[in-house]
Amino acid sequence: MSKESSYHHGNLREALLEAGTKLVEEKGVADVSLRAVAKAAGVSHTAPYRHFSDKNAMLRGIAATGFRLLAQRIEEAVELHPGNPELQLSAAGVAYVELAIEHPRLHNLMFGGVLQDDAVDDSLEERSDQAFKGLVGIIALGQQAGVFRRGDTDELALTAWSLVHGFAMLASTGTLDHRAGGQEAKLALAHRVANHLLSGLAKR
Amino acid sequence: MSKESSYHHGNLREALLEAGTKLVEEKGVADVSLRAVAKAAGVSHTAPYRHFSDKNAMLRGIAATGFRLLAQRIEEAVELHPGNPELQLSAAGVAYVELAIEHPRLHNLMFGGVLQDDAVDDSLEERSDQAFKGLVGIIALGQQAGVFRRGDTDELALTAWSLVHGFAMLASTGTLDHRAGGQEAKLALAHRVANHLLSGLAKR
DNA sequence: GCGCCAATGTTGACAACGTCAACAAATAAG
DNA sequence: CTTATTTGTTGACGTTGTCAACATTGGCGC
Repeated sequence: MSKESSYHHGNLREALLEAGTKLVEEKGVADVSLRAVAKAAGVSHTAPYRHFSDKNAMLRGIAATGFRLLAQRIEEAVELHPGNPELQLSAAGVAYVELAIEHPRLHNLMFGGVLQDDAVDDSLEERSDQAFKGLVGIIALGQQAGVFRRGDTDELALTAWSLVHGFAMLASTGTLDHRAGGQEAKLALAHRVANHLLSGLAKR
Repeated sequence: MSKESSYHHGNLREALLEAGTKLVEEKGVADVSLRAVAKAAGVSHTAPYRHFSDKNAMLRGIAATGFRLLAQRIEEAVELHPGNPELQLSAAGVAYVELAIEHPRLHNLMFGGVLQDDAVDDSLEERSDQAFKGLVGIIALGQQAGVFRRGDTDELALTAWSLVHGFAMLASTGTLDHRAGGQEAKLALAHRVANHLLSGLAKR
């Protein structure tokens, strides 16, 4: 915890993740090199290898911070509406979209398919699975309370997950830009789209 | 059109796109180099520069073949059910998912955010927009026919688009694998998910 | 048929990249 | 204090995308 520069950094792993996250958010995954991250953290170009087995491992580390942030946001959104599954579902979805809009390049790293899982470290899948479990919980609660229709809970959850994931994807890649420019416009759109799912497309 | 090898290839552009598509589908975008594609096409490592300004331009070319394929599949699916917007919508969505499952790495190239548009060549956005227009058409028809609920047509289309896009994403990245293994299982799941959208999550 | 020009392909070079091996410094253990 | 382990550095290697200079070819006007 000494402030003066020394041979040993003391907390390089975190520093690398921080610098890496910043670079990714600035320039996109494709334009970030291991060496650049090392330089940004003030160390030489092979120092990262003492903390990550690979460039991919480092990117996974960066993505993991994003997943943590996502899980946290969703949890907060859910806790805002205790006992109201409909609002919980909506708020969780919006939180998800919000993160994708605020950090599009990080979101791209998380879900763009650049990461290859090394089988050893499947923490990413775990996290994603954990988020899904939370979603299933909301749906199950809603079914019990009688506000969501009956049926395979997992399938309903997957439906909502797909919708949100797809919308976030479109929002973060800019495909929606000439239909809803600003951030608020996109979020409002997200709300309306979520309602369409709740009420269904077909005429009742 | 001469068969014997000559200094001039004659149709190198297509040959590069073909070889490139094959390599991408085999190894994924991240593991395909310009040079490898050139070698696979039987030319030297800078020959591609006579046909593509950039590696990215070449990848865009490969992605474009994917978009053509997608548009074609969707068109076919729609034509299978004339005058029946509900089936059209479902079939188009399934066709979309099908392509993503059959060619996951190509799908990743198309939608994974690796491509950076050079502003000059916005053919990709055009194609994506064209597909969306088709979707809007289906919805509009369904609304006229009274099988889809009234409301902003674009928004309803965007809802369906998001759902399908998200599902395809999850399917092609293997996130669904331990929930629905085989290809048929995924397609069946896609059908059911699509029905959930049509009838909505909320209890009527 | 001839000569030239633009189009197309090749060779060689360069800097940047991911990664590895060998070495150096600093911390921790005894 | 000595020493072993952790952590960081230096230098090197093969690969990559890209550029400049050169070679070959087909098609054009004559």
